[in-house]
Amino acid sequence: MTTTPDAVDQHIERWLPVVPDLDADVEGAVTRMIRLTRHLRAVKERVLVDLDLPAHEYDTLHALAGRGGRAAPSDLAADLAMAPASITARVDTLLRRGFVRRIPSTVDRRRVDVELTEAGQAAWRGAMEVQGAEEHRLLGALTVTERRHLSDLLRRVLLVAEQPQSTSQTD
Amino acid sequence: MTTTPDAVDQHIERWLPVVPDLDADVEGAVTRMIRLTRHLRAVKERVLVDLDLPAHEYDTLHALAGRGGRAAPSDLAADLAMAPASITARVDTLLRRGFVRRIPSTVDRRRVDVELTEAGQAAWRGAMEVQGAEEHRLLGALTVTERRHLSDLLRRVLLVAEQPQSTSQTD
DNA sequence: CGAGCATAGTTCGACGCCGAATATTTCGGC
DNA sequence: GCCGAAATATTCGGCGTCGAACTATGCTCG
Repeated sequence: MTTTPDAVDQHIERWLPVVPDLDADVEGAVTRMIRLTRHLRAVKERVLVDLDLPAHEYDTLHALAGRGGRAAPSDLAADLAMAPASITARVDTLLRRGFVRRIPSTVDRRRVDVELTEAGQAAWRGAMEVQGAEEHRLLGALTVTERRHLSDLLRRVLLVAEQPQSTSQTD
Repeated sequence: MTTTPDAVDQHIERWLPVVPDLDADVEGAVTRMIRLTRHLRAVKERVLVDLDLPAHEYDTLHALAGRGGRAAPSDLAADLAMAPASITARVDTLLRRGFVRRIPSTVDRRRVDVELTEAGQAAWRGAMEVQGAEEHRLLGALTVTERRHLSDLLRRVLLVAEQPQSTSQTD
């Protein structure tokens, strides 16, 4: 075995005696995905500290930018896979920092659109640039063709997850 | 080939005009890992509802079982990637349900080991059996060799993440 | 010894999130 | 037109988590 073992290999080795019927590849792939997402999350938060921008605030700005800088709270809740009630607090804090503004809709007075301000867009773009650096550093372990291969394998797995087999609207 | 697009393909297509310099494979792999872990988490919670066992309680029992049914709170905190302060509350709730017991160490009176009870082990094993079903369902989209390939690719990526941060250029 | 530091677990205050309930507005059938 | 149902955002109460401070115990070394 020319490949050096990682922490997950030890993890599986430690669990095998407890759970004999354990597929090393399934458990390994799943556990590694979990750890990688956790690592990326942690690094992102650590980077954003320097910009004085909590991760959840950045995520909100990011979702807002993805909607063209203007969206309804319920849309943001859907994009962020969060309860609509949680959006109110997030928008409130962004409002205090001058990153967004609330714009009551004139056509449907139930709606109150959230709009990105200049300062908000600047803060988002600044954090955006350093955001993908860690992702590229990690994926730099693979060649271009390997990255494509990895992405393709994951797509096929995700397609199974997206099938309405098990009725999940938040995936 | 004729791979059907998934939600992440749409996601990338939607973001490309906003962020021109976007590597589809890097972003695709990362986003798919994030969505898959979120999906697995959601399914697990939905399954555990029937067993009247919140996910965080199951996680605690799981970590405890992985240590042979007995561990120190600080060990659990490390395994669960949580603050040691949070373990106290978790153990408290498990204590009320009779799933664990606290055993003050006699050799080092600062330590208070947490031990799995019979009921706790039963609850864990019961949830354990249905736990990996969804993982196997998703990974069933790939062949055995493809799963091994996926796991190997992820191992190489995770090895970079585990390395102590050394300023390396990312091609 | 014993003074100072390290370690283990807990307590406390604050924060973010969620589900349920609420207020306001819009839509649809009669 | 009018009243009930649906939709949208918000408020409220509770829960889980964290960082910091605290208590108790062990350890180091002069």
